[in-house]
Amino acid sequence: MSTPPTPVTEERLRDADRSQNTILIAARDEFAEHGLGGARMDRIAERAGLNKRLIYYYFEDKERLFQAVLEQAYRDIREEEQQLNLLHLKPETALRRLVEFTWNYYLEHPEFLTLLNSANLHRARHLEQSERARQLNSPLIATLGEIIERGRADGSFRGGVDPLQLYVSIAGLSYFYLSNNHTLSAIFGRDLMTPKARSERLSHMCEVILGYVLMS
Amino acid sequence: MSTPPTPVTEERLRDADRSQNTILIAARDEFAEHGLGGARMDRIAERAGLNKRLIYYYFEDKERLFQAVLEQAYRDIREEEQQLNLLHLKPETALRRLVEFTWNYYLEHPEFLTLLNSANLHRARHLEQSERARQLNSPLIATLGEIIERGRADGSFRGGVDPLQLYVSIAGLSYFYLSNNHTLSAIFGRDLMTPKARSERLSHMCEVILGYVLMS
Amino acid sequence: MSTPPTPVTEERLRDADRSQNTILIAARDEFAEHGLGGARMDRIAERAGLNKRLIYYYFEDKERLFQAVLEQAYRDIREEEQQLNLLHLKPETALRRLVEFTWNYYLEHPEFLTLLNSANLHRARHLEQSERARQLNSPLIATLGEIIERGRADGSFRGGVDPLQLYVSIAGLSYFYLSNNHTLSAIFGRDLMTPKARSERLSHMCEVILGYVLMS
Amino acid sequence: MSTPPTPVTEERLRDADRSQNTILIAARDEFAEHGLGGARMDRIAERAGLNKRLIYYYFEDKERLFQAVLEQAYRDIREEEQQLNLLHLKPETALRRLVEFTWNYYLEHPEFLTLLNSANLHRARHLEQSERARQLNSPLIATLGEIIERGRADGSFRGGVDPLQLYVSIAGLSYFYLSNNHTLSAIFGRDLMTPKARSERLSHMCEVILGYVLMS
DNA sequence: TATGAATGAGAATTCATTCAT
DNA sequence: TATGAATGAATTCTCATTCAT
Repeated sequence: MSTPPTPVTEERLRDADRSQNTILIAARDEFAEHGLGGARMDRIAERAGLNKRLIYYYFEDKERLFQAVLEQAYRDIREEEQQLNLLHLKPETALRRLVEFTWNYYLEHPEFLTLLNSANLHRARHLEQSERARQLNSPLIATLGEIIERGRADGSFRGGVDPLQLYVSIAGLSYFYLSNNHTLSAIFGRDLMTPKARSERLSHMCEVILGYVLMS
Repeated sequence: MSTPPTPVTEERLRDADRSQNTILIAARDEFAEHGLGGARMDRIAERAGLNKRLIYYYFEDKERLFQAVLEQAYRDIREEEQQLNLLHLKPETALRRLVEFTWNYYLEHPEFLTLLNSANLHRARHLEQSERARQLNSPLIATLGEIIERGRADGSFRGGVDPLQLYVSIAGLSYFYLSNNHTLSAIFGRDLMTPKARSERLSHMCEVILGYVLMS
Repeated sequence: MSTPPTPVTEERLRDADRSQNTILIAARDEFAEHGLGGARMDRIAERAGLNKRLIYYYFEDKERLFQAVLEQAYRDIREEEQQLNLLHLKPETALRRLVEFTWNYYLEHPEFLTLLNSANLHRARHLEQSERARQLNSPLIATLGEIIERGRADGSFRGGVDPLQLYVSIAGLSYFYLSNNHTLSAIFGRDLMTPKARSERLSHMCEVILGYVLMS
Repeated sequence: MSTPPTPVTEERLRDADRSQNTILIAARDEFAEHGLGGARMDRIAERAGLNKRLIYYYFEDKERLFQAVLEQAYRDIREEEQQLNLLHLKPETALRRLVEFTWNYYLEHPEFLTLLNSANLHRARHLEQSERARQLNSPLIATLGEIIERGRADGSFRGGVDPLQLYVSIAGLSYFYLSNNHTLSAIFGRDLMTPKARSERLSHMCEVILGYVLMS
């Protein structure tokens, strides 16, 4: 049964979806590598192996393409955050795992950092125009609030810790090191991306965050 | 008294220097606002109130102009760092002042952040090509080492604190908040730049840093 | 009879080919008139009645456009050389006809001379980069060899005549007169391009060449 | 005695002359290398080791500079031609020597060839504007006439030889080979400038010219 | 859905030339 | 005589975008 009645159309839709996705990935890489201003529609088409005209067909123009890429990047990280399951862990362990997750995600998704930089260079107008912006909010803030609360309750954490501030700090400690890796390396004359350097950074960040929240 | 013989030359030299400086400032603003890829030589000339050709006369091309701007930005921050005089302060106070200084400098020089982002987008090739790159190294690392050492000695600080890691963390806590201010604000639906928000951030950062280094 | 399914594509291909050809001709004229350095891409587009961008679309840049023009110029003269059919003629007649052909071709294709001059000014790098350079070799050298051989055999020609040297000499006699026509005219104060002067030159050249090869 | 009364001025004049000459040589090399359209005033100044403004001071503009260079080039070759002293030689020897001289001069002064090509590309307007154009006429035409006449008289040369045609032919045989050396070499896949190739060419040219004029 | 051809507005860079001293 | 600073008008080349099919 069920030979679908409009196979051609379905085929096409699948193709369409696939094409859109291919473009999105190609665009993400191009934007990440060159920034919004430096990205080239030609190169995106080439990377995607598709005709340039098709990009306009699906995404209207460069700006909206960037917006789509940005939203997708947020959707991707949120999806991984969902997997974290911090709530059943001991507060200290949960925090430590969050620091590790953030670090590893940035490390494995360097494009995320440059995309955010581009978005901020343009004052995040690509997000403001997105009605879905608020949906991109991290559920981690709430989770973090609960972790802090539990730590507070069991006497291990200090009081007065703002989840948003803590979230921003955790992100910032990884972000700056990785995003500014090139200038830092050039100026310090020292490769910050060796396995040893990376592991030292991770330890340091955990100590900073836990040193801050832990009592005594 | 005849017309003095040298002023002619001096005038000229001053003019050349002044022109170069004017261009440098105009370029810094343009690059900061639009990134390297988005910056326009035309606009830089216009901002500087000078002929576009003159930019090429002094700086060869866009790339080298960016390099010059970047080096100047580092020289500027290093100069302000020199004024800090942290060594005569109590270790804890010195650290707190460094956090404040970093925060304020980034706040007052938002162009510094975007310039660094641009430089990193291009993998800092503008610094690597600069023979002076190493000279742009912050003297704060050494200072920080001494502060940590003194804190350790007087029993107020914990041991095993790496000055470079600490420096990067202090910078990162401010940097991320300010550089990503737009995306963060859009996503949290909340203005992070109100006086209140800013003061809260500064307090939080001091607590994080001191919470980490202070004993007990 | 429905609209045939392929013409669309054919139309398109024809258009592309036609555009490329139109550009090539316009470029040839512009390069011939102003040299490589003096040619203007704008004027080429104007001459072709096509968008300037299209030139870059098809030919990459000015250098490669010049290379394409040069190759086409060689292809054109070679094609006419094919029509010559010298082999069935008496050796003396064949040589005379070759001198006439060379003279007339240069006369009717003055652009060929200036294109070659431009190519040589740039040390023929446009040919060296062309893999097809060797294919542009004149088949006349071989033909000339056979003519000389036949003349030798029937006792009318002297021995020891190198086909390549002879070819170069035949070309040189016409080339110099026509290519340097303007300076020669200015210096001798005499118009070298009147019908009478032209016919005298042609006679002279035939006499020189035949005086050289003919026995007795 | 006789310390000149205005030494400063004389000094200056000598300097002025020297500067003008330096510029002329630098310009000649630049024009020869890049053609009129491709030559750069900047590079000429650099080659001359003098300020660009000075070129304008002495030569008004690029066009007039080219004109000056061209006239100088003619003056140079005419001067060498003067040294030839062909009139006391046997007609055949005189002719042979003229072919050799032409060949060697072009060989040693490749810039002369490209300068002429540039001049002709621009339809010799730089000569027409020169009132001295006629003075650049080669005295060799007259000399050649006398040689031919003497050859005719002693029965060694054929009759009806036009000195101008012969002069042009002698020049053309060398000129084409040397000026088009690069394209010829590329197309024949063979280096035409080896000592052997050069000596063969010279022999060939002598044979052509003498084969033409000599009786029987 | 997909594509090759075509374009106008602009962008970096170049160039001959002039200014001011 | 000599020069460094400055400029306006090109000039090559680029780019996002649209046409036509």
